[in-house]
Amino acid sequence: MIALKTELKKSIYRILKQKYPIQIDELELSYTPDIKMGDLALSFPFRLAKKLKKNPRIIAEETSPLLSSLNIIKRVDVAGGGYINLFINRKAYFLKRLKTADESSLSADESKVIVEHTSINPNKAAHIGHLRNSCLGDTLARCQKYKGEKVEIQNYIDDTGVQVADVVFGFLEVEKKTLEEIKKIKGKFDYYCWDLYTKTTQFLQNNPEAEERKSEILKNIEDGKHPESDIALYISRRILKDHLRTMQRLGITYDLQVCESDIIKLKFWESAFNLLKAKKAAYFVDKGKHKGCWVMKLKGKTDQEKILVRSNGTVTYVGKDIAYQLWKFGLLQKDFFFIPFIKQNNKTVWITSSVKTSHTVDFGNASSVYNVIDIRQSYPQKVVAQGLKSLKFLRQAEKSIHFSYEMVALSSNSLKELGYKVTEDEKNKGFLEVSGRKGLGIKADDLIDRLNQKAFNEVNKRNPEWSDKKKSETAKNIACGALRYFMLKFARNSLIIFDFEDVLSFEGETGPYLQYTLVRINSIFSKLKNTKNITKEEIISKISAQKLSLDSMPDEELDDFWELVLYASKLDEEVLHSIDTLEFLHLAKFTFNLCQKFNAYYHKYSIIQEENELLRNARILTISYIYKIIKKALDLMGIPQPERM
RNA sequence: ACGCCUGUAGCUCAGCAGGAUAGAGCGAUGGAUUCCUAAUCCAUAGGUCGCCGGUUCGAAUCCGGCCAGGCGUACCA
Repeated sequence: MIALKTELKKSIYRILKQKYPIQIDELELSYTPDIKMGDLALSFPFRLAKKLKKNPRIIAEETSPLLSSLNIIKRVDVAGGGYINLFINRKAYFLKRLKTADESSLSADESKVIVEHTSINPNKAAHIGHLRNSCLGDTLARCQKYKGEKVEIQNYIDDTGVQVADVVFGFLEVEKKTLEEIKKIKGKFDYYCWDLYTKTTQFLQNNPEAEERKSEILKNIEDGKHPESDIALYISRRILKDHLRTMQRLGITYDLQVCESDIIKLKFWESAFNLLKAKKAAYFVDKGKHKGCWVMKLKGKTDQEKILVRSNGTVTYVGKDIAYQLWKFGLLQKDFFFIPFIKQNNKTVWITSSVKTSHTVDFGNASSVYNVIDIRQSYPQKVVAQGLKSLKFLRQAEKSIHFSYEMVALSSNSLKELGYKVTEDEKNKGFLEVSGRKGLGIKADDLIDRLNQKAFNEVNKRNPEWSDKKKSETAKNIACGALRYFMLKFARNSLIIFDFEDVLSFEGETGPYLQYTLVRINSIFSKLKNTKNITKEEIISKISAQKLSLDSMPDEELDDFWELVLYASKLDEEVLHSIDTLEFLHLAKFTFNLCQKFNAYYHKYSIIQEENELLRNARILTISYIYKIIKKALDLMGIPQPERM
């Protein structure tokens, strides 16, 4: 629809500009509230009314006859106080859409887009909050690829941070384990560390004197040569693999893992620091509360100083992030080395290295960077962009996009189910934020397991004759679809109050509803194959678009058919809108609405039973078009598509 | 204190690049299965769009003020 709209706008502008004082961007082409009123609506008469001091309705009546010559427009109506409604030539448009359904009408704007998402501290298992991040990031990446962008997905590993140090401390000082003993731990290591992390946090609260030892560990880890850094490396790598495994259960994969330890070892910060010092963007403080620190001033704020280098000489997260951000844009004049880390879907996932390797791969050098990070980090993310701005990398600062989203909190029901004892204060709030430190949260793998189990039961109810393998594969697809749709259906500014009942629902506005719609279409095609012995592809090519006849359709069906097709043709527009606003609920809700419209159509119009061949063929072409669009939309959201369920 | 965000149906949320009659899911009530998978569909009930003012031909949408809630303003990330 995007292509048609731009084409129409140009033509309308060409017609109008000779007689009326109007700009092309004043020509808004929107949709009518009801398809009976027309397909596309023009509201420019309202704008012209002011300039010409004339009644908008009169302007509409005057201009509408001029538009009757428009290509693919069948009829032009004046409606309401001054709208001009356009009726598209249904057959011509549908034939065009059938032919081009596999192509996207969008085009790339960037040389490369980097999407950084997931970025979980490698010291514990992933939880539902992290899932929101990864689902949003992965969907953004998929949509950008569909748009035509070259996309690189990075996962940032803070393997030298405080959180890892906590767990190293826990192993060494609470559990008194050696590296060899840690390596012998069997089972899910991320789960083991989840519990250890909570235990350690408590220990440190009860033994504040131990903080000194923890700081020592942190320094040893940062230093990178001490044996304790080997422990940190082992822990963070092993947990990273657990995280990647969890995400792969949802079809989420990566191109590159970027390690903070390598940023330190390769002295990225020094390079960034030199740049900042040279441009006087960072300066040394010799008195006051920030004495001994290197700081950056925040523009627009009074006296706001953000510390980049602490008085003890260590670099803050923000400092390292500025260096990382510069590298993402290819502005650092330094590069990582890379080694293969694991394989995902037969594709190599790379990891950074500080040691020279023979691999020649090309990462970074993006023209646009999305950092998917929760909303609480808005401030440091602003500082990062400000850092680029201070260095006069204005375009890159503009293209440093913080894709922020609200948190996932736990409903009081969920808390009860987890057996968490709420305090009075927490009770009044009604919900509670997930906290890795407190060990409060729903682990991603536990949730996926639970979804799998529930989906398995449902599949088993409907298809008891299937093999267990088939049942469980289908169940996994349904579970994944349910979870991914759930994570996308909320606006990113909306705090998700997580409740098991909501996420475990497979009816109504859910992923399985969308999957089920596709399954029904599949079923029609397989029935057609059984009765007529022709495959989906054969059917479609046999009833080639040229043979399409809408003449046999009664008026009511023609309207229903058209409403469905017109709505489906908005996919590209919805994808673009989702990317522009970073709100993927637009895509989600569009797909859901399309499925609703299809399900209503499905109920009303039979295909296999229909004896009028022309009518049947028209319906087959209709559903095959809808099928393609729904499939594409689900792909963009990472929702799997089982053949049957 | 300052900054950002939120307030729409009983509940969970869309709509907020101003546009025609404010929508969906869940829940409630009633109905549809000899017929392509009922994980579905149809119908009914349910609204001072937090409050007050302004801009406009037109405001849930933009602006100002107020009320209520969340988050942020660390030598944490």
